[in-house]
Amino acid sequence: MITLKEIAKECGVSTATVSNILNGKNKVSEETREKVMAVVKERGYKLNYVAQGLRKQKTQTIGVIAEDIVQFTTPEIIEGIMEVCEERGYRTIVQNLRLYSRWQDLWFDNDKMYYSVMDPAVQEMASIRVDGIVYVAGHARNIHRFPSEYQIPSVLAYAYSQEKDVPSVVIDDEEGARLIVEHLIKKGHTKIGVMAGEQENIHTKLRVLGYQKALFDAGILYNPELICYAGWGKELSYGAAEKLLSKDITAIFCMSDRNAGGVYKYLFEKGKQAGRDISIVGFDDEMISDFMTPRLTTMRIDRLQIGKSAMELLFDKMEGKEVPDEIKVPCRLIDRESVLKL
Amino acid sequence: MITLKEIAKECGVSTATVSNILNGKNKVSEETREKVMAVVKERGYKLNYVAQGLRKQKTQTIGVIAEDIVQFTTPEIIEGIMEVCEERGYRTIVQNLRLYSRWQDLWFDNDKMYYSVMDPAVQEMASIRVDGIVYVAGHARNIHRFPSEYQIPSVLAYAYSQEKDVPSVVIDDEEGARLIVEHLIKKGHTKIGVMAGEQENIHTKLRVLGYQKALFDAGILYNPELICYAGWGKELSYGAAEKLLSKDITAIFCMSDRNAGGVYKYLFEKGKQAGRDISIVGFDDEMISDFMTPRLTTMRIDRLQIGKSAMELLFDKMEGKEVPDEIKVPCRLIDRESVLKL
DNA sequence: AATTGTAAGCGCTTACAATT
DNA sequence: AATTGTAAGCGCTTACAATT
Repeated sequence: MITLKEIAKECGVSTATVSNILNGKNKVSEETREKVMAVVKERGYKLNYVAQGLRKQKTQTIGVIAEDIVQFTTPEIIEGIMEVCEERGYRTIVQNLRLYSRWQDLWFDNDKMYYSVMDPAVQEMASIRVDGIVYVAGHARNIHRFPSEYQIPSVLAYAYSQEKDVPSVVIDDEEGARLIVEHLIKKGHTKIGVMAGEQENIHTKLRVLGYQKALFDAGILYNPELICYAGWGKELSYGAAEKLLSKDITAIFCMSDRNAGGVYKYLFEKGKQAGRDISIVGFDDEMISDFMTPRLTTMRIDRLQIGKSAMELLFDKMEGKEVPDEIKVPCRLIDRESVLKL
Repeated sequence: MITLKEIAKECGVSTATVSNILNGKNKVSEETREKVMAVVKERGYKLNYVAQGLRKQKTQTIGVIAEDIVQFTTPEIIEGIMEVCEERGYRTIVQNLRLYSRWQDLWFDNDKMYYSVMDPAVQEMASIRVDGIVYVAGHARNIHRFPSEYQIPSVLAYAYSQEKDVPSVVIDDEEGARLIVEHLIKKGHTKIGVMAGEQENIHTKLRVLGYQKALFDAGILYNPELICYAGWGKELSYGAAEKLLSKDITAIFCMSDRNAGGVYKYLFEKGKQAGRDISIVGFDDEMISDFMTPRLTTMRIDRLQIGKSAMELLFDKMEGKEVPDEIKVPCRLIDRESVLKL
């Protein structure tokens, strides 16, 4: 591998001169510049930015720590981060904690497990002196001990921060839920069941709130009996569908598309259809929602935007600007065919 | 950020000694080791592996170049790569070319576009002296000019190599197609239409081959009229469904789950059902296949395994072992409810 | 004044010398 | 022989000096 020193030698100039040229300093004659650039090009030379970062004590690199890149929201969030980084000429280095692959959900309540992979990851980011860190959660949770001891500017993407000084970008769960329930109400529904996620989950709580608000605004009584907690997956909602459907409702607000998938499965087996016999809405706008029959009306989570906003927030923080503690990315209604007008 | 030098100073020993301890060299007294390790721990010191790599001229790092991490196969392939890297104590650095985000499909036939982002990526990998590169394609294609001039051991994941010396890991498209069509035949189907992908695509060609083989093995005449090329997405197959269905067939082999989704949509609108009025199978085992009603029978692409195999292949290559030019990861039939027994 | 070179140093490792 | 330290160098940048 060719080095700057060799380029310098081949051109008969000093390394300082080559370095100045490569870094666009203007104290070099046009003649020398051309000569050097010709050789650089010919030899396909590229600065070793690792060595450069070491020397400059400035890496122009953002560290991305992802809980698990296999989570459906994560790749697009990272893509958003990378897009903004690229615009600004920053490099990106990603650590994949592989939390779910390692331990499924077990690490949620097990700080020892969690920090056994989390701490080394942050330490490594610190040791290579990234300029900032964005932490990408698999789904929204409270992150209560984000290591700030290294004084690296950090932000959270898709997680709620408990740490002063670590701002976060989340989605507007409450407003999203309110909007989609309002949509149902506008279509004439007043008896609306909820297929909810895990009861203790933040998304769940916030979306219940949004649901309640929409009911209140429409003057509809809130009946706690109509809420059914069924985790986030398909199977539990499939199992819970019969009971929920047996209540006196005309629509179900599912807190995830996967939950809606469980309900669809139950309906299918009974020869029934969303959008005809009952109305169903989801949340997430995962690809599955567009492939269900009929296509599922749902709330879009703008994952790319979460990534972009998080990265912009981080840049602001790195530049010492005043930044908000939390940014809420709005959700958007994707109106398809699973809701019946009464 | 604390450095090795500072640790040395604080312990009253030389940097060489600290370095030896941290690298597990045995020429250090137990006493000194304990003293130093205590300080290391207390101060939360971590070796800067970037500096280490620079000095050692050995980075213990694998470069991953992904065409686009948003492609549905990519995150799991990367996860597989990272899993085996972690086992072996290697670090990983990922470049996301964002080819699809930038240009949709336009870059396929535009080498200039392609290499304008590809070349710098490889160069950067080379300049930081990664020990090996795995290139992760968004979907299988021929990669005809993988820059080998840098002499970094490289492998391709999910792409066919045209380059001697750059082996690749692909899926066994032909056998996968043969198996699923055989499955259809075993269920009594003899008149089987094909909703195929892009005509010039390698997957498509190989899967047509597998289809033909299965027919031949069963003594069924191959009728080219029964093949309908409809790209990979949902919309085109939706549009093509009517025509294909109008032919005298009892089953459709769709070359992607998304293609199957298009057919499902058409059937749904006509009040028909897969697995009852006609049999449908897909390919890919994307999450959508499990959410269709009825759930789609399909071929699973083992994406994690592609990543793992690619990485193991690369390690073998790095160790100078003889390696095969190509590894085919088998596909696995996921038998669900979209096929009717005749 | 404009252009170029010298030499030190970023955080490490390692051959070799020095010390016990 | 076992343990420790010295000093050079990986590929760069940059303050400053030297040259034109």
